[in-house]
Amino acid sequence: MLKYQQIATEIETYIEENDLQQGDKLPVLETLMAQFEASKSTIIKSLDLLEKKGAVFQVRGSGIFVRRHKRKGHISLLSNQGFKMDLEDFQITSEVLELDLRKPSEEVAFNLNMKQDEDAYYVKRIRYINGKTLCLEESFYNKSIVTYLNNEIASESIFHYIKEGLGLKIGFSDMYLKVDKLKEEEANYLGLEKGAPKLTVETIFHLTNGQPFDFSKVTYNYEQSQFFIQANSHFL
Amino acid sequence: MLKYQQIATEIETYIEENDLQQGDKLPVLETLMAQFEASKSTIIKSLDLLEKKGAVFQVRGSGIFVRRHKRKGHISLLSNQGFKMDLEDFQITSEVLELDLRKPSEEVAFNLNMKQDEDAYYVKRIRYINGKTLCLEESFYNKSIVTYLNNEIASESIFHYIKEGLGLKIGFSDMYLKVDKLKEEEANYLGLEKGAPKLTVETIFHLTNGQPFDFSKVTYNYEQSQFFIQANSHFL
DNA sequence: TATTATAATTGTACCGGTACAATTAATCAA
DNA sequence: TTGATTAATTGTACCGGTACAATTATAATA
Repeated sequence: MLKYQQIATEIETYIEENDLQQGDKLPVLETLMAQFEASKSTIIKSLDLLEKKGAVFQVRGSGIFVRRHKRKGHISLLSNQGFKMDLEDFQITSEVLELDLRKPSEEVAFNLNMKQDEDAYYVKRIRYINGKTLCLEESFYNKSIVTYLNNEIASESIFHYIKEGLGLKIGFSDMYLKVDKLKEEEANYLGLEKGAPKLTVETIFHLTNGQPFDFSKVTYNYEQSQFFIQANSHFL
Repeated sequence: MLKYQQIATEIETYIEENDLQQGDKLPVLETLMAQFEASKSTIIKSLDLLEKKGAVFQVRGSGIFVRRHKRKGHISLLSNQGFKMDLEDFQITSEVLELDLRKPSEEVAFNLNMKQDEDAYYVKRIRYINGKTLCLEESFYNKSIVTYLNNEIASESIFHYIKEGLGLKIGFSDMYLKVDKLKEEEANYLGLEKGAPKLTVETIFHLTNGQPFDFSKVTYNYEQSQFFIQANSHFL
């Protein structure tokens, strides 16, 4: 692992182990440089990484402070895949409803930047959180990138397999959110009545080189759905 | 403006003016260094900024590429305040329903990190997008930070006033999303029927020094609400 | 006591440079 | 033509350093 990543991880661990709260001050740069035996720019890089992740914020002339929100039980929309929920990673279980290889529809082909005569894996799953139905998920994977999938993988973590098993590097994703009313079929899967609210999240995942490899539509059970997003200064 | 910010802006402008698309390659680092008469680290800093904003992605050993999504008409959840909508900034109009100074509830005091005997501005607005009701917004501002507000400011952009008028620097925000059914009062404001879906977004805005100054609850009209989020590699 | 000026602290912008890793292009062998 | 090897391209990690800007603490002043 790279030095600056390693340092970032250690700082993060330090924050958690000492249960630091929002606003608590971290050691000054000079100290961190000495402590981790790294140059100023390397420490800065670690801190920038932590700032992007929303773990700290830096105040010029003042110090480096812990950033930590107060509410529990929210799913982080950004720390996707793994459904990291505040501190604890929740145990999400998945029931695979369908898994096959098919030709993509025009919509899917468009989003995955592939031709309609190429193959795509299709996976339909229900995901549970603490035994309750969390969401209904339909995903399409470009087979020329994700070369193989099976039921066992799909019932565990597909992303873990893509990263570790296939050695692919995931780069960035575009997410589209829409609120609407549940259709009958969706309502049945989620155990809700037709017409109840739903949140639909369509996500296109790309490799580090920009290739889209996964297009997924997730329909959330509104009763279980509380989300969390952190935004940084450059947006405001 | 700082050099690296200036360069980032110019690169962004270049992308828009030449209508570059996702995957199009930018000039190599050496060229950018020469073109902007800056050192490598400064160019890197500009590119990092653009990467955070989701405008480009860098592929080691290959080049720097434009990142641009394909769908139009989505509100960016992160580029908050100003409601930047894809390329065009939409003209959002606001109708101020209430504006007064009041003691915060326990919930508000908690989120703004203030005492209940301190003062907070309360603003209730309906916001329209292209003449249609977009959302109902209730905001609380810590008066010791946002020292003054009036109807005129609230009907325009409060954030613009906070930045330009008061000279405050906005740092980061925490957002909490929840999907639910509209209550009668909310439904009336939004011109929808009671029980229809809604998206509620609670946001706590902080200054660069970490102080929370604005707590707002926004209820979106689900018919007008399509959102967009970009996530980067460090999350995945 | 409150206000203002000054100094100390602390992070940021910007520069320069070396070694390296990932990708792509070119070359050669089968 | 295919596949493997090598070389060229291109961005990244890490180091070092100087000048500066924002904040906070201290001292001086009213």
